[in-house]
Parts: sequence; C-alpha cells; structure tokens
Amino acid sequence: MKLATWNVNSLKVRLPQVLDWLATAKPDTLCLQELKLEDRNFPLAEIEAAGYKAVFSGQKTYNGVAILARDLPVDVSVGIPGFADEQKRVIAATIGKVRVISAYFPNGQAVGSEKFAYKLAWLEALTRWLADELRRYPALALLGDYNIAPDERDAHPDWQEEIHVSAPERDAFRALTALGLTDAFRLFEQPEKSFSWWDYRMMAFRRNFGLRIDHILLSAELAARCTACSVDKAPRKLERPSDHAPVVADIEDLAA
DNA sequence: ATGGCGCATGGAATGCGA
Repeated sequence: MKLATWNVNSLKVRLPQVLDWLATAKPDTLCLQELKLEDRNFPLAEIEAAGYKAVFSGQKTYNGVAILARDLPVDVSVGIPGFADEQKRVIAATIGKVRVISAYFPNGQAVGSEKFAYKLAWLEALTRWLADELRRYPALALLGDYNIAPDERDAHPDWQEEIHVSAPERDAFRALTALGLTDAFRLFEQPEKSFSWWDYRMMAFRRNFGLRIDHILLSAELAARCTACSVDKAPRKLERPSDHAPVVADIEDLAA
C-alpha cells in the first residue's frame, strides 16, 4: 500500500500535475492540502476518471483538504471535534483497515503573533483528538503539511526565520509523536538536506534552500510495516510547480 | 535589505503563504 501527501497550492492550477502524478506514482491513497477551492468546484469527474474516489473539505482562496483513494473512503469526518474553526484544515476517513487523516497545519506567520497562538491552540486540539482516534483506530496515518520542521536537520542551515523551527512548534510536534506516532521518513537512511518545501523566490529549489515540513506519521501498527519513505522531488521541477513536493510511504498490507 | 514568486480576488492592487 502506497500512502502519499502533497500540498498542491491550488488544485485548480495543479490538477494536470496531480493527474500525471497519480498515473506515474500510482499511490493507493493521496492526501492533498491547500485546494483553494470550494467543494462545488472540486474536480471530482477528472479524479474519478483517473480511477480514484475522493472526499474533500474546501473553501474559497485558502486552505482546503482532500483524500483521494482507490477504495472508497468511509466514516468521513471533517475538522477537529470540539475545536470550532472556519478554516478547512482536516479531513479523516477509513480506507480498508487504515484510518487516514489529511491535515493542513496553520502556518503561524511569526513567533508570538496572533496566528502563532492559533497554530499552537490548533496543535493542542489536534493532539487531544488524536489520542482518542488512536484508541479507536490502531492502524492510523496522519499525513499533511505540518508547517513544522521537527529537527535541526529538517531546515537548511541558513534558514533565518523562527517560524517552522521554533521550540514551541517542535515541542508540539513531539507531543504528537509521544502519542505513539512515528515519522515514517526517519525510519530510513535519507540524503542530507532532505526537504519537502522550497520558496518560489531566491532560486530556493535550485539552491536546495528548503524545509522538511510535510510529514507522514504512522501508528505503531503501520510503522512496523513501513518499508520505505521518500520525498518525490520530480513535480517540484516542472513548469508552474507547487512549492511543496509529495512525500510517499510504502506499507506492507495488513493481514486480512 | 522583509523583497523576491505564485496564487487568489476581481478586473488593479493587495493579502497571504512559508
């Protein structure tokens, strides 16, 4: 089973690239973030024609998340229960035996800002909810744009901003993993300076001036069956790319 | 040097992302 996540920065603009990537990478499940479109404009026909089902929660201009899967996603839930939020950042569904969550974590703008406080409150609510979800669903994967580079090696050494690498954000990431979730990428040997996002400006991609902020966290049951995890940089090299690259994990099928 | 680029809205210039 191949699980993937990709912040597409507008599904309307990136749809051809998403369809191409589905055809070549052939994931079983693909979580998308930053759709930037309302549900009535979701390109369901094109995605179904490519052989995928989809569930989604979108809004105009900002945010928006989806789960694409070969098999029908069921028991769909939107948002974080008990956390009132206009921003469409979370969708969860069960695909086969696996609970899949596609999440677009808040950016946070700058440490100490109002948006930073929202980011930390959102993370706390997510973590509280995930504790329950893990009890209900032992085979669980949390995929998405976390907007957190969890470790020093996950940020280019010249990264000058505090946001994405600050201690409170990294503490919040650790609180999530402390629930029993494993960063699939770090189960394996990886090239140095492996990132998943590069700014459009400053020739950042060419200089590999990036951050690893897109992650696949796996519950123990799935982590034990994970055989590979990598960033696919190919779509970042295309014309009019998203600023994020997809992250992919391979997981051995669960016993019937 | 806080900008650069790309996308959204709206139909020019501005806000936001990370």
